[in-house]
Amino acid sequence: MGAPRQAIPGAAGFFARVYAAVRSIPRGHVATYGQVALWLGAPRGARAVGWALRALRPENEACVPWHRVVGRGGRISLREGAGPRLQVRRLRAEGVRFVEGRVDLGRHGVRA
DNA sequence: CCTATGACCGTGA
DNA sequence: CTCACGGCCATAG
Repeated sequence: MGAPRQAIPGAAGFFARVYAAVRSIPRGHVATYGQVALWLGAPRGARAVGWALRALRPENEACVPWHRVVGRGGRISLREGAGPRLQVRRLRAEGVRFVEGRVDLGRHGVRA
């Protein structure tokens, strides 16, 4: 395991493709990890997408709207630290509506 | 090439 | 509905 040495916006290969896909998510909208994986041509690579986002550092998180990526059903996948609350706060700031603690995908989910 | 880890997902109990 | 299991993928040693 272990965190990637350098996950940068200009990263090569998979990470870069994940970041590019996440940047394409419009403001006020969200996509699921599985959906992002699908865009990359890896229908089963949702977990790898999570890995790429986890690798984001404070320096580069600014150029990647990671908060627009949620788990299946609109659930927040972050579990520890200030992450979960920060993600919710940022989404609500973009006008994203939460229902029963989950993002209303019918209203804010990006369409395949 | 091996195993271990994780911001996942689908399925079945 | 929730929970546990197994499978997937990329990356680190």
